[in-house]
Amino acid sequence: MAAEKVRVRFAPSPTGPLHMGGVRTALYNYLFAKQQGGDFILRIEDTDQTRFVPGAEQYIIDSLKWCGIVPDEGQGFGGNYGPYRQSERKEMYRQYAMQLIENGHAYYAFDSAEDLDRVRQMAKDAGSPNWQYNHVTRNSMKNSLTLSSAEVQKRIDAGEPYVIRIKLNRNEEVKFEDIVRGWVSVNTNNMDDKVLFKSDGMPTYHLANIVDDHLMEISHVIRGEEWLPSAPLHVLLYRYLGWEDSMPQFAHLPLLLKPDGNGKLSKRDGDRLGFPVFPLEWHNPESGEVFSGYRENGYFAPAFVNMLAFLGWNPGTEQEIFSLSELVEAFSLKKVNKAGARYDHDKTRWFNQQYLRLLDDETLAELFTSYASEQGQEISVEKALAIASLMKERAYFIKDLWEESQFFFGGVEEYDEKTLRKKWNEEARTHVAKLRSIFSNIEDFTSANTEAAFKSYLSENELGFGKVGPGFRLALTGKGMGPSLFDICAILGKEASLKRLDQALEKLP
RNA sequence: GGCCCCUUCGUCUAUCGGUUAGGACGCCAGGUUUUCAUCCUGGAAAGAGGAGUUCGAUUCUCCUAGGGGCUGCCA
Repeated sequence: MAAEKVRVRFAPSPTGPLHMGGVRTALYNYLFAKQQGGDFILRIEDTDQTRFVPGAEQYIIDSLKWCGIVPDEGQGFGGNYGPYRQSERKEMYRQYAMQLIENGHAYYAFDSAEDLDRVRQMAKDAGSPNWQYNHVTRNSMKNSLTLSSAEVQKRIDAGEPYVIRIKLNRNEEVKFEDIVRGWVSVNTNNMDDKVLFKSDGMPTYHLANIVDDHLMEISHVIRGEEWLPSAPLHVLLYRYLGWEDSMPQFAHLPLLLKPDGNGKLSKRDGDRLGFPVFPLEWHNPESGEVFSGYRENGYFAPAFVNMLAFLGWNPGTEQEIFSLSELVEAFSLKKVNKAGARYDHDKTRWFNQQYLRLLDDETLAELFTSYASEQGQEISVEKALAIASLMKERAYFIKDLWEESQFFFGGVEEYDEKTLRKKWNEEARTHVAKLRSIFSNIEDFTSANTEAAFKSYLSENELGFGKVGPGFRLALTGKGMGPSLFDICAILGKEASLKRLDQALEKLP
């Protein structure tokens, strides 16, 4: 067991888009696998055929790829342990359920869904909210423990639907050691005889995940905390199937909590609070509803991944910016926190800003150019580079570069009302007019030259920058704030700059 | 309700019994800047409560409270 190869799996069910909590689970699996020189496997858990959502599986694959968390093996990625879709493994599960029946650890149950509803309701009416199919109640239900074997056989032969349930011993302490939580212990008296095999011929998650993890030689099960309560059941299944010696190690991850109020982050929270909860935009094929995605909102995948990595884990140093390969190196399941982590959108934005700054000007200019192009604006490489480097420090997203630099394109259409009211007057008009004529004489219209001319105008007239700057900016860009006026002049060029000053002198009061 | 898990600044977190309890986001103030942003400096801000163990508990144990998860022929 010590020398066995690390093999971990991410096993989502394709019932909708993968949300960021799922992505983080995948990420931790990936980081652990890569660090240990192991394999990361994608398995699709589609044993509930009633909840199948078209497109969800592809969405999961696309999301992982976008994040750079690419499986070594699994659905869509090949491998020697396939198929990797549980629905395609359907025939493999029955024999294990039968094995459990034969060795006395499972039994047939013929109670219909309606029967169970009725019993649960009766229990509830009697003041007990939690009826369980367990070691005491099973004695009054229709199953192979209460029915004669002839009767059981008769029902099966007649094609009567049945499920197979695990048979738990009473008052047995089930313990296992979780990598993040330490020893966890549950008594079987508090567990129920879970269905392992459904009447539609499909296994439930519980059976399928044990069989597949065993057959796929999974070494570590890293999953969300919502699975903690059923982990003891899984331990028992390994035991009853005779696989306890090669049972994977468990690591149950803390949940991602919503930023406000209580509870875990859910798909509705994002659009309610103004941030995406999904990596990629998702169009619900049935309702037509659209859920926003990080990618479409302009987040860099590495920033998104970096942020997720820190929700529930940290390296113990003060470094916060980590590339995926640095995360692989630094990651440790032992340093994963136990308590749920509340999502903080401001921090996510900050991560994105950090990644934007890490980009060199050329790359930034390229991204800016293609963004502008999508908006219908073609920009020369030279101009894109100038604008990108000028605006870089004030941007969180590529789209900020575009939105904050609108005044570079297509002239000034309107003037900021507040600045106009406060800063534009007869005096400002005079200064702009004079500067216009001074600027018209500058041969080489560089930032340094316009600045020198502007400053000497100020000193000659004993003026402060504040007297002239705001009005000049308003005339040049229509705005009350922004980057260096002279850099703007240089990017606009002499002709366009003068034209704007003329326009302002003409249009403004 | 039952069971399981959890509990350090508003948020993410560091601390492997002895620290002025550190960092980051956010917030506030000051400085730089024509302005805004950036940047720099500073500030406010935390061990849920109660017992116990110990020379000494944020750290170990227990109780209480609070939070979360699970409680389906869903995963």
